[in-house]
Amino acid sequence: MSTRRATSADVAREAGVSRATVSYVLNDAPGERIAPQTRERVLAAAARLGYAPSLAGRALANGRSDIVLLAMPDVPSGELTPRFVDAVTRSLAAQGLTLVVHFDVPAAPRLPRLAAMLSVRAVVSLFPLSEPDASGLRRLGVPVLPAGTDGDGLAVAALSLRQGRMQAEHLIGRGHTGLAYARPADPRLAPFADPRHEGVRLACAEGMLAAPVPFTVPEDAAGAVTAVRALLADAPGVTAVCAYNDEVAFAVLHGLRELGVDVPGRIAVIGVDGIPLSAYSCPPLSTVAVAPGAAARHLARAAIAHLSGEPAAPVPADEILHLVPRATT
Amino acid sequence: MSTRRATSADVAREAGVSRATVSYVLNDAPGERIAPQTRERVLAAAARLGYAPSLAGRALANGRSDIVLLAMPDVPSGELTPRFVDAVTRSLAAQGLTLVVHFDVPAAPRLPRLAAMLSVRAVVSLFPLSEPDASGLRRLGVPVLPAGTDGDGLAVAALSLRQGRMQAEHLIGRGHTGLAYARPADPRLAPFADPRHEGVRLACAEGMLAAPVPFTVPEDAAGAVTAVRALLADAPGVTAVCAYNDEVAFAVLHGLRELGVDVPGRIAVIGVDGIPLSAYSCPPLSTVAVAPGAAARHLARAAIAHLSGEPAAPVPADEILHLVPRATT
DNA sequence: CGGCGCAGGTTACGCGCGTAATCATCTCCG
DNA sequence: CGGAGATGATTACGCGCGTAACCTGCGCCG
Repeated sequence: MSTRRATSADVAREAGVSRATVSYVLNDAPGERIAPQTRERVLAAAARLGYAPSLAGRALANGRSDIVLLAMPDVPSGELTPRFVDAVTRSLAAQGLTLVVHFDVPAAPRLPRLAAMLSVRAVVSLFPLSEPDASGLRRLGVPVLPAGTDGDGLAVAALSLRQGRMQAEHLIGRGHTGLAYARPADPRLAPFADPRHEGVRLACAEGMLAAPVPFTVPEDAAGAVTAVRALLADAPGVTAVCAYNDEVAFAVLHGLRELGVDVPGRIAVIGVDGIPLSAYSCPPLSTVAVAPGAAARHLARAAIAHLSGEPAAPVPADEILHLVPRATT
Repeated sequence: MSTRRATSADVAREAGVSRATVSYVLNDAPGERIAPQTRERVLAAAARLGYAPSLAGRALANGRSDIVLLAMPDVPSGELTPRFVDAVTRSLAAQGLTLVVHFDVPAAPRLPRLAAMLSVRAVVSLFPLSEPDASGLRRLGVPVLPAGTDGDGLAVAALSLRQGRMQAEHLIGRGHTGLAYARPADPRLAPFADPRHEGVRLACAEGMLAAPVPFTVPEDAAGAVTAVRALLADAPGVTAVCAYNDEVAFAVLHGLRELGVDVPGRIAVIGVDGIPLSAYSCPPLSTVAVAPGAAARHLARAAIAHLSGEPAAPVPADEILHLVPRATT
């Protein structure tokens, strides 16, 4: 039963036509010169044999595959990532593109090498690529799709700025005047944390407030308590904390609870992401929720537009980001 | 600057040898018949040109690629999934295999079709494939690697059973005699929930206890409260809850908190997964932690063993699962 | 001195596919 | 009635690579 996979030649034989005809029919050749009746015969034969074209052959013939590579940084990815990837896969699949995810881990082949191997159609990245990777891809002529630019930067940077801004504006609107910014401990997250932090800073500046007091939250419970204690001691004017994301917010809440600090009476807390669990912290966490589906759809649209040479659409931040006020503010 | 990517012919020309020689050198041909000096010339030329072999060409020539496809079910995946995928990617990359993740969403190409297109080396799946998918792959002669079998079943099933058992045994050891099982609301999770549930049931049976009382936890906060209230009313003998995973446990904790129920005094709770946030619930959650790195390494090892025809190693459950007792039990 | 084995290559072919160039009919009109 | 399209399918080629089969000197032994 080791039936070798069907090739277009098999289909041709089955349908009693030449291989070229099969190819024309299955690819919906632009100059449609195939008789409807023959067409049917070919399609029927293909279906009967369960024919699926070999990507390898196809890629070889026309120089590139239909694979789009999503470059993931070597960074602890949160709860949102799989939902996002899933949604991007869906959107691209609807356009006949296959998304392949590449985790940039030390042992894996470098990005340009993998791109060359797969004859990739494009590379999508949510963050600026390293210089060697970027120039490597440029030399290969592989388009690198920024995740939807919005004038002068990456979407992630712009969205992140906006996230921080939304956090701060919500707190300021509630009357808070002394803010702190809770940063994640992993240094690899800095590229993501910096723009959010910056967004908070900007909102403070516009509100004529002092800059947010930064502090780092370790990943372990004991460390979180220590960090929060230090913050309270060093910056008595702080009445609200913007956390890098919901997980950091949970850690901060844990620290406050251990120290017997009233939330939100003494200290308010707000996160970013809107993970499902954010509804279940105690008290339930206020947060800036990200709609991964909307973000993914936008990314896919941007990718396709870019491939067909159209200009990039601005990031629809209003569709992607939503303030979810709950009990911690 | 649109330098077409280098091919092996380019390398051959650059090194002043034939294309075949290049191929032999770069593939470390078994019957080593190349002069060391020529070898060096070829390697140098390849390096100078930044040559990366085309996967398409290679796949076409020897009938299969080095791609391993990881089939992900169309199921809401948790926090653990990306860490797991990341680890599998690492392990396989170390063996020269490239992991490609396929999210089984409705719009995406069906599994056998994608496998055919990529001339996939093998398919890895953590769950039983649908019958059409399975038979489709069989017809293609693509090996499907179960995630490490352990005698008579899938690793996931075995691990899940073990997880449920560990939860129940921990609670029974603490003196509990009336257990409940908190199931997730999404019906697609049933294949994962059932074996865990069964593990709890087995442990109860062995301890001469009544079967665990099942109840379903909706995803929204209000629904969670209602479900918990109903449980308390309907099954007064219950003093402990085994939750499908940490997220469900959070929801249960939320419900108990809203109802003013003492945890663990009146009701104990235990989760599964050991997500980072589990340390930050209130009270901090006892759970059966999964080590995604260990699981991934085992999976990769099993995959490689399977590809070279060796027998499957048993799942090292002790390395993968650890009881983390905290404050909810 | 002729032939033989062997190191060190090269030439030739096919993998499955897309597609340009070509060919065989058949129709229709001058 | 002959030839110019129009129509519908075919033949031929190359994409980049792996590899079986085949050459070519050259040292060595009978």
